[in-house]
Amino acid sequence: MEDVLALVREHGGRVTSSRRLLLEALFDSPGHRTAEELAETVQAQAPDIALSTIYRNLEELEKLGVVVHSHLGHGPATYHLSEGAHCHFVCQDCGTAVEAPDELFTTLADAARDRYGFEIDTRHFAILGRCANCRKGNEP
Amino acid sequence: MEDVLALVREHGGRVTSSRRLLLEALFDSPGHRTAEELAETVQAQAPDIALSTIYRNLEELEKLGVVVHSHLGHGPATYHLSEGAHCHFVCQDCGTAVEAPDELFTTLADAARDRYGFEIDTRHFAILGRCANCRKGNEP
DNA sequence: GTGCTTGCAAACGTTTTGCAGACTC
DNA sequence: GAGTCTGCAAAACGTTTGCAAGCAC
Repeated sequence: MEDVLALVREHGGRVTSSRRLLLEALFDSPGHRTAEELAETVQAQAPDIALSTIYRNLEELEKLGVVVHSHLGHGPATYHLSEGAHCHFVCQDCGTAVEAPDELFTTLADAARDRYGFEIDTRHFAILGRCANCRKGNEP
Repeated sequence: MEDVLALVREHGGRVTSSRRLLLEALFDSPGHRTAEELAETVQAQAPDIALSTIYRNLEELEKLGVVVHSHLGHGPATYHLSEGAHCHFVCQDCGTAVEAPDELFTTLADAARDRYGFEIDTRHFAILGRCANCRKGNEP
């Protein structure tokens, strides 16, 4: 957290209260949070911080490699610290996201690299499908 | 093409010129086309057809199973006939889409099903990454 | 004539941007 | 004081919707 602020300063950025509060929000609940959710958390302490500031700061933190965003299907992107990045299976029916360990993708990653020279990045976009529950015909 | 129009009629739909032209556009160039591109093609012959009509007709054709749409990263969704559905590798840097044969995903699909009961659908959302060219450091 | 379909315009949700003022260093 | 950062409002983007008129059947 302080390391990140130091990194910001190193890159010519200023340490402002909105940046500090945003980082707190990210460190405090390391799940998948949309920009709007993060804004709410931040605004609980400083109601004047605008959503556009959140977006601008998230963008900057992403440039510094501290934060990544993923697209879990339709709807808003979710942001989280880059340390805990992982791939997701997201159910098209109920929206539930399951975290998928990287080793599941080694065969696919190898095949894509060998046959197409393509290095897959399964973290940025989720893999969609249907979860066990919804496949049984349950209500989403 | 006439089969599809018959199918539309079977489901209580009417055969209109916008539907006919949209289907022509889809059959003529079977690539990945955004709603806007399809609208342009249609509007070349009938300039009054609105974009919203294209969206409504694509939705209806999707309900009938004739058309599917995929999300190839950021930007607009792309539509194509469902016959030729396949998964895509899309380069995050240059946007190039490579069609990936389904067999590449059998290992992953089996693992997801066995371990999570999750049935993956690799066609609706592309898998992102970096293509051979961009990995070499070439200009996107 | 019934009722599906259309064009238009306006709304939607998410994200980006332009600007003048406020802040960090 | 230089240069970054901010709030606000407005725009951008792809897509959806409400409505009255128009068309297929």
